[in-house]
Amino acid sequence: MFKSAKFNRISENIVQQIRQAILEGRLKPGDRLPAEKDLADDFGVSKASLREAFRALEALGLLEVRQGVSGGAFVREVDAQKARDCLTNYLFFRNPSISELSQVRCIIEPQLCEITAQIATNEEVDELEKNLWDMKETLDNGRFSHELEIYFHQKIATIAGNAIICLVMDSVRDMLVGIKDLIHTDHDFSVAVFLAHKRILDALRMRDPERARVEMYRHIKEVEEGLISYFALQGPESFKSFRSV
Amino acid sequence: MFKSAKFNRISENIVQQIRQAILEGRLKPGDRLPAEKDLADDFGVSKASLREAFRALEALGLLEVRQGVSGGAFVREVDAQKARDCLTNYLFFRNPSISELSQVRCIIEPQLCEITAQIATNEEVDELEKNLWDMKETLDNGRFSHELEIYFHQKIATIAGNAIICLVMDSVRDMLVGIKDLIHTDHDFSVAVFLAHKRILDALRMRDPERARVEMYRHIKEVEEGLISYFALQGPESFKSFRSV
DNA sequence: CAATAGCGAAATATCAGATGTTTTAAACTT
DNA sequence: AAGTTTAAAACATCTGATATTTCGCTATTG
Repeated sequence: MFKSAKFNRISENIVQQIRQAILEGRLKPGDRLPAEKDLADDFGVSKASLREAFRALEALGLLEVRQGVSGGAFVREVDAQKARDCLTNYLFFRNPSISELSQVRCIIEPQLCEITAQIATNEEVDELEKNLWDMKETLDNGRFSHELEIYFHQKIATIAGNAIICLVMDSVRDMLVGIKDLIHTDHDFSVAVFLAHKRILDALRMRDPERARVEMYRHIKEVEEGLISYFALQGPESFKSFRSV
Repeated sequence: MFKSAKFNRISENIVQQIRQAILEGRLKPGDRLPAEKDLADDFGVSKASLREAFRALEALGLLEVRQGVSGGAFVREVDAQKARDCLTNYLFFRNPSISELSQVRCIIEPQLCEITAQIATNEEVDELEKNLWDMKETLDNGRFSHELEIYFHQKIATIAGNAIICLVMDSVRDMLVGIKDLIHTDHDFSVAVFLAHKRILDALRMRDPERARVEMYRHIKEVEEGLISYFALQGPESFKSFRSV
């Protein structure tokens, strides 16, 4: 019956109006808003209040304000990075367990891998193969690169071609990396990862969706068990510092 | 080699510092920051700049500023709604097709349904059954309720128990609802949805994960095809107004 | 006595206007 | 022609005054 009376704050009111204009298509990405002074007059508010609204809209990724003679406030598309940051912020407070993160992977990545096996081009498979070789090289040097491991999974998700899923998986990986950075995984673990990737790649090259799905699932479960046992070894106190990553 | 020199803006600098303090655990949800005046002095900036930073942190869901004698700036946990809004903003600009949204569902919901079949309690299944009866009743009255349809899927996701997945599915559903609101689905379509839900529920009650998964997949595919054919009938011009939802 | 109206202090909200900084392009110099 | 200076547009920041909100305390009143 009544409309929300929450937004007594002027800047919030302005944020809502501009956001609404964008969502209704009256403002489009690239559009430039009137100059600070003029817009403040239009809204009937001071520059300070308008600028507070601008900062909020910038934080949301809807606006970009540039200084200089050709500057001003420009409408922006919210980019994936912004959405990902926001998701990561949220996940930080939820402080998800290894199991919860791993469950997300188990639900999504095997299906993704199945799709990838169906649609990947030869060039894309070659790229994955190169990644595998790179990993083997660092392994032979007694090292292990998280970046290479991440790239493998990221690439498979990218090939599957669903941007929404990619975004979610990126955020989940952000969290897992935060955990992995605290753990010393040993050489055996690294070799297991390499071999699992190898089996997944084999299935992809054979264009065997079912096997690709199963191998990916096994890989994720194996990593989960590995991480959990490492954590058990190193004791729960390492969990505390997890938050500080 | 160099650190990002992007943040010449004072408010952005403050945002980063406070955000960092939260992420490192030096500031916790519920903590109250010093009064505006004092904090501005600490940072060596004016109140105006500090307030701009506050507005950005509020937009991110990390801070809540209240007026009044017991007011001030309080650290907050980023809540699911905030993350969801952000995701929805992002999806708005990506303007995903029915196929892309449906693909997300196909990847996630069948797995979810499989898990639910394994762990649902009798009470939870009863709740789903009640939802089904409610839907039947509205159907018999010649109507159809999107809310009831959504509830069914939401409940299954909730039972599966992964908050991250729930959040993503909520956002995807937001988008799909925006599309459905523009479409007049006929009675046959509604009946098909009802029957599909019935089959899914049967599988859940039988605790048959495999069948639950398959039935959910079929249901999503059926709805996707329905929506696409409706869109084809009503012409692409309805797509334009989609953005204004 | 209990409900309530009023008051005052603390804290944020808003405003107005002065001053600083950045950016661009045109004018100017070599 | 190439580089340099300069002027103006637009945002960035600061300052200090004033308004509004909130809450505890007190006084009033039925």
